[in-house]
Amino acid sequence: MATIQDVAKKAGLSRTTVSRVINEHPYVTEEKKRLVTQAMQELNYVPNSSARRLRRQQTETIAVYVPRITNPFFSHLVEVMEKEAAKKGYQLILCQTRYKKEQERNFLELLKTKQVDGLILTSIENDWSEFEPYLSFGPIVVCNEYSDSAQVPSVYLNQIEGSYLGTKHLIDQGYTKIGYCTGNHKSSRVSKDRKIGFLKALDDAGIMMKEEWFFYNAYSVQDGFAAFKKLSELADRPQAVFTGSDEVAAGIAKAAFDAGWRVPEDLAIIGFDNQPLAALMDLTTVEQPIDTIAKQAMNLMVEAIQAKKPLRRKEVILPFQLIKRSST
Amino acid sequence: MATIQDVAKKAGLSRTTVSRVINEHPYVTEEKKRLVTQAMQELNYVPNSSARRLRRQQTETIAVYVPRITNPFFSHLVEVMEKEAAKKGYQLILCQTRYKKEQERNFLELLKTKQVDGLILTSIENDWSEFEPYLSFGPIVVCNEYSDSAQVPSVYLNQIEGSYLGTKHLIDQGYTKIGYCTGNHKSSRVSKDRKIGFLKALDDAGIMMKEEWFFYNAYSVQDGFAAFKKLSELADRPQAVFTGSDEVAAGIAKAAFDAGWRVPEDLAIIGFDNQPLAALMDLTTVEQPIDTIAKQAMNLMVEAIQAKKPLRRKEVILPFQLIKRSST
DNA sequence: TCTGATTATGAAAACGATTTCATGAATTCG
DNA sequence: CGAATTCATGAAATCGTTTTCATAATCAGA
Repeated sequence: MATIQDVAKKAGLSRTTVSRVINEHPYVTEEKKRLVTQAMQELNYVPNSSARRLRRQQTETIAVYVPRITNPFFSHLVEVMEKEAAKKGYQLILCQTRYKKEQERNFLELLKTKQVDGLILTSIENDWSEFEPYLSFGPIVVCNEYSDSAQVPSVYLNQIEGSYLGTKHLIDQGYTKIGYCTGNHKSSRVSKDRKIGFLKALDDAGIMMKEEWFFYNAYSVQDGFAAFKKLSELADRPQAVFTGSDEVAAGIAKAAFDAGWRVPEDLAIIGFDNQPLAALMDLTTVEQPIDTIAKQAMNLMVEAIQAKKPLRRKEVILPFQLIKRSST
Repeated sequence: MATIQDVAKKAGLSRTTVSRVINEHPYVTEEKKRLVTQAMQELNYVPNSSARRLRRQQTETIAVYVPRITNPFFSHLVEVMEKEAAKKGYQLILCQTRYKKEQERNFLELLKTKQVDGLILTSIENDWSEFEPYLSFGPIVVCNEYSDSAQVPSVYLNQIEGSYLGTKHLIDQGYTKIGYCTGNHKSSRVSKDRKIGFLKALDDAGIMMKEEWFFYNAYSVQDGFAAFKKLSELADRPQAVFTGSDEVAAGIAKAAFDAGWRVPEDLAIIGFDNQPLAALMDLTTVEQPIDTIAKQAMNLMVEAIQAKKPLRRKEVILPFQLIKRSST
């Protein structure tokens, strides 16, 4: 492996000059520049990034936290982030927290040990106080999820509005008995706000909710199956159900179909996200502008890294959009 | 930021001893060990990984190539790989090639500049000769995709068998006019072998194929829609269609349903992968043991890194499984 | 022509760890 | 008891860059 020293020797110059050429610093004559370039080529030289990282004190790498990459919402988020990061010369390290507090904390070492320049969180399990001390090691940006106590840039949508929009739609369709089927992580502000928006829509319309119409811990298609089973066994059943993701909605729709129910006549269902899956299953859904929040979060991160000073909170208020299909 | 020097000073010892404690080397008395540990704690010290990388000449990071992380097949692969890597103390850098030759080549610099210890390829666009020269910089392991000229470990399934299995199933159901709808990348051995297996099954049964029953460049649900459109406009239409992924199969199924066709009576459809989507849409499909190949590939990679010598080719012959549902 | 800025280059320090080598103390062994 | 191991520690070299500092040469302006 050729080093900068080898190049210098071959070109008959000093390390310094070679370094200048590599980093495009001024004050190098065309003549020497040519010599260096040629030597680099002949030796097939390429700078060692560990050495560069050490000296420069930066890694050009960003860690992204997601619960699981197979969740389409998060893989979409990551796809856009990676694209955006690559454009700016940054790499992404993928951290799957699996909704586990400990996993989440473990990955924090990446920042502390200077393996990454910054952290983007798309989901939060731990209390913010766990993250706080790490801020001195590098910027943290929150995307999608949010926390009141987090004094960092957070790019997120007003989920109260989102769920209100979806629920209002159900109400407008004439349903008065509406179920609620979502993840509901205690630590998740998204969860909380979705519920607030849901209840607000009900309240505004003067509609009652029953405790047994809440179905929690639903993330996947499988969970949707299970939710339907519980729902179908109730004596007093909801006519419609609001869900936290298209996966869950799809699971419910499928289970309902298999049970011989008609959608939406026997049960109306609304999803969330507008994944390809929603189109496939003809699900009405609340669309989130994933591309936009992912891009903005990544841009804020790169900005924070390059400015070397933490940024402040930030709300991105983007419109949700209701995509009306045949499930409601 | 505290350095190892600071810890040494505080503990009244040398850097060497501190390093020994950190790396759990023998020949340190309990007494000093305690002193060091305490000093580290008090200073909130943690080793700088850039420095360590430089000295150790290894990064504990692995790059994984995928076309797009939103493709469920690949996100599943990556999920398992990340989990496995984390277990062994390695991180994953996500590289989305977007099926672009140039993107793929760009990411190769990661290996050359020592930003990662090794590369796992799950899809290959470029000719193997492009990768060959990089082997001197670190191990490369191929997973899922494969190439005859690649003299590296490749964990893959015999796709000829897989598509044969699926096609045979269609034939056994009595269909004699069978369409073929897949991605078909020129550079992809998977594509080629799938086609070989498909044709072999037809051949073994003495069944004819028509040129117009081939539909290529189909990867997504959307592509499935498009394929159905073309298919439905044919004068002589296939009775069944073999697809390269559950997404495509789902797209065709949905489009067929929307057009008022009955599945499988008017058109039988078989998917590939057995994603949750397949269960959802009641698609018969050929299951691939994704978890197993992902795990094996990652294990081979870690082995190669730690053994510091390249491994040889490797075929993993695992059984495909036919999951029979109502679409055939 | 002298002064001060600008241009061009290299020697050496710095980044923060790990590893090699040297050395002395303690222990084992014949 | 002397020799050979083993244990315990630290000084200094090393990994491969970038950056600072010093210096010489060239150029512009008075």
